[in-house]
Amino acid sequence: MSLFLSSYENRLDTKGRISVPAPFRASVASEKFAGVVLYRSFTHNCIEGLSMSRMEQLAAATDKMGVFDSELDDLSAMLFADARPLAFDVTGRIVIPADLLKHAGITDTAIFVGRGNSFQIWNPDAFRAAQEKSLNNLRATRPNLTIV
Amino acid sequence: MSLFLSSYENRLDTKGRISVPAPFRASVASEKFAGVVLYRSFTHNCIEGLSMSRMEQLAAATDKMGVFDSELDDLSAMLFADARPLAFDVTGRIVIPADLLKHAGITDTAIFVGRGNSFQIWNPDAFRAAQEKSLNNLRATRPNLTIV
DNA sequence: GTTAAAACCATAAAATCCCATAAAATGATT
DNA sequence: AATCATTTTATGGGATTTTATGGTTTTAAC
Repeated sequence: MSLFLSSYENRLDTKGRISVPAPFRASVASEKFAGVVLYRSFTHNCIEGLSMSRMEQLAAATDKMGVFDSELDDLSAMLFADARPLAFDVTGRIVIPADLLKHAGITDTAIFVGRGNSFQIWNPDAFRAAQEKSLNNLRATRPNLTIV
Repeated sequence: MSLFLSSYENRLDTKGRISVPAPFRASVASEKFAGVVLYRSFTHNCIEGLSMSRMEQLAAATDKMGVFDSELDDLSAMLFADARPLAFDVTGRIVIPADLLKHAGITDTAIFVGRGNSFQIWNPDAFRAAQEKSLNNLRATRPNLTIV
């Protein structure tokens, strides 16, 4: 599975359909399940997205963590219960369930944001505000921002 | 992956295409993804460039921080959201997205600057000015500069 | 039989492919 | 060192394909 990179702003049509950006579709193209898995972010007002294979990785990882970790158990229980597998239609669109849209405050436009091995879906304005905020955070705590 | 070395000044054509210098293409020639990843520099008015494998290294590093960790490094989040994977066409050109060009103040000419494991793309004049400036800085702070 | 969902068809804009060419670099032969 | 032939590179433009988006018809569920 290749990485989810960059950000793409797309529109929802009258039936609630939205195109998953072609590059994101490409990064799950080799998988069995032609679609993505979405769930409500626990930490932000946005939707989290994964490939199905990554979901399976998560299941394997929680298995290994042991049944005695109750906190983790809660978390993974939430995750799996909340997760929605959504298949692409022929043109690469999905219909995002209403409760997810509500959680992210999305009405007519959404932005798909790459996060490496996963992605997020935001209300565009909310996303830009959050970006601005975390950039300011970083500038405050890490004056010389260098990655590589 | 071999190093990005030296600097090359190339022109953008009417469609916004620009040739990635052949030596830079050569240094990613052995990789799966035939192209580069660009993003806006956090610190300068220029574009940063990486190979895809370097990007994957970064994703692997953030993975280790734990998938349930909501405080997934802000910095890598910003990077993944901004990163543009750009494939070479048959002749080794890419189209640099408009917002990146704007950030770097590039219109018709750009200079690719080797930085070892990464590279940068600048407006040629801006680059020369920045070079001049950092050289003066060095002279001021380290009068007896000796190189290796 | 009504409603919701899924499959199908259509299209304009944008991105990509394909072919062509001049300049530059390289290598071979004097 | 100099000439010529060959390859590579940077650049240009037209043709084709992909993508995002909209609408219509068919299927399925209640």
